[in-house]
Amino acid sequence: MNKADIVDVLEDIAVLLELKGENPFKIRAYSTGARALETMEDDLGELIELGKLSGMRGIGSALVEKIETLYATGELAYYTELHASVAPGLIAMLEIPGLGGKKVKKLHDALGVESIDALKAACESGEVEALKGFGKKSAEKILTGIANRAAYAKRYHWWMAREVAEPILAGLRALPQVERAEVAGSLRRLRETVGDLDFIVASADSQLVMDWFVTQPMVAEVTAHGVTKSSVRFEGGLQADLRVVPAEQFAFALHHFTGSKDHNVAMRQRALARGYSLSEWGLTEKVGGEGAKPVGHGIISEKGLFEFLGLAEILPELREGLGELEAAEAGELPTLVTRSDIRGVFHNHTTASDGRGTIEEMAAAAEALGWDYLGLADHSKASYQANGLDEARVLKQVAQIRAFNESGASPVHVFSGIECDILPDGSLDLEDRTLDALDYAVMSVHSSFSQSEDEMTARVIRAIEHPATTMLGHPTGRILLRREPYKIDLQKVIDAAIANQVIIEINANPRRLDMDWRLWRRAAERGLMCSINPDAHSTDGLSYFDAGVNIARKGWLEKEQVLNSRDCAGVVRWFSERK
DNA sequence: GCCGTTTTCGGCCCGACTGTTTTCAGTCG
Repeated sequence: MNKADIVDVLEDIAVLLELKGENPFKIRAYSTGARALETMEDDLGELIELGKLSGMRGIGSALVEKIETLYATGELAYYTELHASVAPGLIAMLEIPGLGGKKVKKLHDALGVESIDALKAACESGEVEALKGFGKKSAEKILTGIANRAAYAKRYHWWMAREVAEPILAGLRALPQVERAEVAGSLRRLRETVGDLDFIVASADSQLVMDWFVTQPMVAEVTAHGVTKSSVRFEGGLQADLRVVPAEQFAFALHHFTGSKDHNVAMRQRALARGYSLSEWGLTEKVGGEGAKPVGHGIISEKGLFEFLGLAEILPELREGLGELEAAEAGELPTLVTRSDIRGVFHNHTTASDGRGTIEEMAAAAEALGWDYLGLADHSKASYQANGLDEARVLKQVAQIRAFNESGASPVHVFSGIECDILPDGSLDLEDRTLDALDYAVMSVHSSFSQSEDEMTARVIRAIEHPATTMLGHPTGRILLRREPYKIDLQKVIDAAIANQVIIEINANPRRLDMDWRLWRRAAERGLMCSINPDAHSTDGLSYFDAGVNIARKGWLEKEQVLNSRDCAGVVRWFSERK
């Protein structure tokens, strides 16, 4: 069994233990162990062979044994028995807001409820509200939760969530009673998808701010309306919380609600080790237990908080609990690539295939963005549905682009590229001599998604090894919230890309964001070059590069590791050295 | 189940909110 599957088993065990009413710290130990395993960068097989698994923080002797058994045999008696002892319907019940392990266990033990349908019936018959610890409101809340289960579980693309958040944030900042306002949470951490919005406001008049918030026109439902916290659901289903705090607590609240959870745990542990208790309210000195007072230490910014704990400022996008505190302590945080570093983009489509802008229109849009160059990469002929270009049309476009550049009509230099299909056997969709006429080529998989992992990996590596290949496009084919990645061994693909000096793109389309940010830090350290590619199908689509920059930053990438932060001459040099 | 410069037991991040109680457990982030 591979690492990812073992992580799933450990997480599963934690959920099952929760439903059994186990010791919460034991449950956390399994979650922590799963997390440690997931973020481990070494090869699991090697680690086991060298007996080094037990040295990892969060993995003790019991977990070492279980992980080794799973790795070797793919089975674990403890897990099998645990799984058999819990009705599968109970796991689904945990998704209902307000129900945790203990309440689900109680519903099961007292009423014999084993499924969502049975739970619904028990609520309607009055059995649930008669139960000690439950009441009329609990039963109603459960019924609402069941009815809205799909909507509540939904996540949203970062891009879309930002479009909802921005006018609210601007409105909050415009209120004269508001001193400071920010969006926290996963939106601020630039995650690829967002579950809900968290607004944090500093104001002395919280009631007024709350009243403004819950009466906004796009609010469809108010689920809580208190003095320090209110919650609403917008039209379209996105949920948002607003918290209002006094100005002196703002930095602490902003940090806390930005998260991530793992980052906060690490920060609190660090504070504890230094004699302080950290919360969203501030720092408390931990002396003698009694009479502890919150202390601000004059901290009015997150930067001040980090510095107080002996750390360089950790930007929100790095706060994922993946070693950022260690890097901040050692002064080894990266200088992240910024949107203003970007000098141009590759992988964009025109009216020649399935884009909506002409060469001239796309170049003008690039100029408006202040770029020096623009790469055009229309589809190749195998992408018939996208009006892909055959050999003759490719050569015709090369001539058009050359004429455009020579006309001097635009300060933007246009590079001739192609998004060439990687055929099912790993061969390319265009003849070598056609590819040779281009400045660069992005190779992408657009068909036969259901190949086995071995086939797909070999297919993509064969394409990477072709001398005409400059970049690999959207390496997993995933569509966020809709289509799973195809099966592929990305570590092998990354190895091949490094060995062949092939770039892997961050496809910046907000629905793709592929290759995933979690893989970039290690890959780039090992020498992989990135290109942030908007995959624009219109002039507006060029703006997606912003989302790609976000992902690059989450992947700890610096300017030097991103091809399109180079100037035109630097790009030409890269292309020619590759040839 | 994990962990240790308070070390092999007894802690484990912390606080608000909700609904249920009448002092608190459970859930949530």
